[in-house]
Amino acid sequence: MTLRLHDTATRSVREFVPREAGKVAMYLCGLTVQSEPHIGHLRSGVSYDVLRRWFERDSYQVTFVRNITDIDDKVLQKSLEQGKPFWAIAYANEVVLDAAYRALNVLPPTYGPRATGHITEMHQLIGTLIDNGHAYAADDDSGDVYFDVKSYADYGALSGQRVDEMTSAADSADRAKRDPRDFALWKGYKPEEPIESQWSSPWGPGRPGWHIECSAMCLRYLGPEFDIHGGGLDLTFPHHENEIAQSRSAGLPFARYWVHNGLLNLGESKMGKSTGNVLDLDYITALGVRMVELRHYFVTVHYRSRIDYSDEALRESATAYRRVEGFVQRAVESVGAIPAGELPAEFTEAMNDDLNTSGAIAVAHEHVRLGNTALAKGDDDGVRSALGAVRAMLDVLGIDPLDPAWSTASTGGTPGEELRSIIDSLVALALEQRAQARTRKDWSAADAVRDQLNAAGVNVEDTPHGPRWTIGTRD
RNA sequence: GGUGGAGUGGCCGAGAGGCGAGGCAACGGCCUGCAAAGCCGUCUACACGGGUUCAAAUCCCGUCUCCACCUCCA
Repeated sequence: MTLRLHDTATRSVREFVPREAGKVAMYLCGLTVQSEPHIGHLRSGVSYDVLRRWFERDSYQVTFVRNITDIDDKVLQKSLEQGKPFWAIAYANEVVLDAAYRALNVLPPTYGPRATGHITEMHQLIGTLIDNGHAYAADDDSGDVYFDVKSYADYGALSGQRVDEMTSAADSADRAKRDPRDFALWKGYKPEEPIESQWSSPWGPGRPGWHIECSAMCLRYLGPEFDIHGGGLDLTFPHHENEIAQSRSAGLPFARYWVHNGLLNLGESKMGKSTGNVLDLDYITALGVRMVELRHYFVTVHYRSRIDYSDEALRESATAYRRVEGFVQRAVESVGAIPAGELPAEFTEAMNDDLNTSGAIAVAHEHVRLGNTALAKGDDDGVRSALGAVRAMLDVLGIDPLDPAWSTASTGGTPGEELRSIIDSLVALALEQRAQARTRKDWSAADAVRDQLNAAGVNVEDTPHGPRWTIGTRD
């Protein structure tokens, strides 16, 4: 496979060459769990899940680390507001996040470390940085330790920022900084902060600054150098810039490729915790859109493009997915659940072109059309090969309708097997009545049965092999 | 002020010098008792103004509008 990936560091799409043949080590900046996840966060999770699945499809051994930052200013603020320890806030949000990832069929990471479990590793890193002159302890009594931005010549290279042109940081309250752009590696404990949010350190009690936790966890789980570091576009600066600065300054080669996903906008601006314009999974469910359809919506757009979210676009995307799903269901009814087969070359080409999932889905649609034609002609071999190809393609994207991940109630899937067989016998009764009415050409009686089933949410359609029913929308 | 990106048919959304991506919606046809589903067909688009070229949605110059980042953010 010759995957070509966009690398933010070079601002170009370039061939992916793993550090070690057959293996991929990737790190994704997960969330700072200050609040529950919104669909923008989840879009990011899905994007990297597709990348990971693509590697795995190509037999790479993937080590995928997705961290949780469970302490930061906002978590502490909520801790004070709610009178709960920071870990209560962080963990509650993490539980919701995990459930959301599962609902969207995002595979669990190899490791999902939390920042506060790596204080020792952070101390070691900070110690190294102080020793080699890239960091300094504040000379007031704050207990802060700062990274010296000027000591790292390539600062700004990732994000294209020129240090001199940057607007000065607003947090100039940190008087002890030698330069306003220096950032905190360690924040000394302040009396107004929750008592439990402090760890002892060589520089006094305190807590980690943002950024340092990711460098520490990358090193711990992936080593000094690894293949891919990912995250949302909005993390490019300062978060990833700072990670590079502190890691390289500590003598670590760090990430070889930087992958950033586009953001999800709602209205005129990005969905964000701070602006409050957020939509969560409950909102999507209330719209009547299933999780697999949401995931399909995410995946139809290239991962680096912005998604301007709208209910209407989501619904249209869901309709498109149902067409694909309808083929898979009808194909299974006629030839059985053929497992995922070979991927069409055009699909592979699209995916290798910086994960062009839009192009890849277009290929899937073409095979669905071929499969539908085969179905109409009773060409079972044609149906089998189309089904195998379609399932293989959908599986890479994580939206195979037959994936057991979608069959649980929490993902908004169809009812479980047991319930389904009960409904089936009930519907069969009604369908028998309809068949009799049709035999005596009593069309109004036949249509009444169909209408009543439809009102109950069961859609009936006639096929050459007799009627079939699906649970669908009430017209 | 600095940095990166975007503007594609009624809608969503790929593509990135020459063959009409794909989907949704709409309309016509086939099929059907009628539907539904499916299949076939129709709808020839690239913000605006210049330029380069045999050929521009794609390259160059200019203009307009929008988004993100430079401060917490996936």
